[in-house]
Amino acid sequence: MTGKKAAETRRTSIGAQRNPASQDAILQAAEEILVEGGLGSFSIEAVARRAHAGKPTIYRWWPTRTILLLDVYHRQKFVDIAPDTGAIETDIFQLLSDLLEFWNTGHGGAVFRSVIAEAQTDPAASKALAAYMAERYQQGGEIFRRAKARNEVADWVVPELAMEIITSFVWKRLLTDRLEIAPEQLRLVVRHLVHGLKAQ
Amino acid sequence: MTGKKAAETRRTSIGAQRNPASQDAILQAAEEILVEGGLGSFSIEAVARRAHAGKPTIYRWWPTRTILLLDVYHRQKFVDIAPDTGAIETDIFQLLSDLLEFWNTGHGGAVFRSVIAEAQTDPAASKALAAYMAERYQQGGEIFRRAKARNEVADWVVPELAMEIITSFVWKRLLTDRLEIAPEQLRLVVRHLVHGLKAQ
DNA sequence: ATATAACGAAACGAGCCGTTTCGTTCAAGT
DNA sequence: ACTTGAACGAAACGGCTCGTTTCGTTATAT
Repeated sequence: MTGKKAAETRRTSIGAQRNPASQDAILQAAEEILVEGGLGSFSIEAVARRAHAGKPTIYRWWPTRTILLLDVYHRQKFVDIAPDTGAIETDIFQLLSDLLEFWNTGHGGAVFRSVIAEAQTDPAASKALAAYMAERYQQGGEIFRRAKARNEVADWVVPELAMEIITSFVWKRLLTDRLEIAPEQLRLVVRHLVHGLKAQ
Repeated sequence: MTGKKAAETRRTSIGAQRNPASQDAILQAAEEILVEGGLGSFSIEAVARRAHAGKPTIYRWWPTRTILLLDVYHRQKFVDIAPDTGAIETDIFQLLSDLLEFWNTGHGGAVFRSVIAEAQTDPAASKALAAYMAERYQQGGEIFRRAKARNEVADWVVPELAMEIITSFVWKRLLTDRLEIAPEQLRLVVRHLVHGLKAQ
């Protein structure tokens, strides 16, 4: 009868300090809810239930739903934003391919979609997303800085802007649920981006 | 005293038929709420209050919040997706410029952002958005079909895919709240897209 | 040894959800 | 001319989630 309770080993306070076990359980439950049910199912209440945590515990450390969402997001492993294959076209192919795979196979896609959606409603999420993207463009621009040093790309190319352009396409695919792109198809996309649309 | 009521001219039934005045008031209130408060403030309850309409009236004609949102969206005036200036580069500049202005100055931006955000949660919105985008790519692809006839763009360019690529950039700007792009800056973006990133 | 803070559970009032009931207005059918 | 029936706005419903408060318990920090 009471053995059930013992097996479930209820978490409790470990004194006047934060309990890492609760923290982990909450973040993991939050991620699972996002992956399984999307942002629509994501609420403090739902996370508390799933994590067997008290709502006050969550509100103490994550004052808003958005902050909890962003914490889940920042705990993810991210792909290498600036692969170095030696050629600009294969660099871009590698980057987009890695992004698509990360979003498609892991939990990254569902979480990132949710962050973008949240940013359409919550200014705090919008601000955090903007800061994160600026940093990523800066890092990823390295691809183009290297290529310019090799005289492989035109000198008027702005690394950060080029980065934004090439990632825009996969963003749109993420948001419209069309992440599954065959390698030949992706190569064609990269060809459009690298060689431009105009006849030579 | 009672003159106040008379001035507010309460709407009522016009018999066993839909009341266009109520329909208009509801759709207008819905749009205003989206523009002023975003998707977070958008609820049937809020729309009913603002439109001085009964909730059953709304639920009768728009069974879900998503359907009402999509109706607001479809009532918008849309920009010409396939301008014909005679050259591919100016066509694209015109198109992106029109889109940015439409989103930035009117109500279109707030409404479209909301549709995209809703699509991250509601499959019905996702489906509707996908269908709409496919249609727009088809229409807008005309830019590239014309340019190919002029031998202005490479023959391996896929009109619908090229359309998706060039609109992806402004999508991302819309979703990250950076719609204000100076003409020179936009011209630079178009240059990246049209001439590609690689040195000739 | 005492004060302090975190923990999970439970319950709170407030507000929104989608539905139902009500009295009304008026077109459509007889 | 009369009846039927549908649409209208208002109000109230039960059910749910929200963010907060209260409670008894646990264990660190002083």
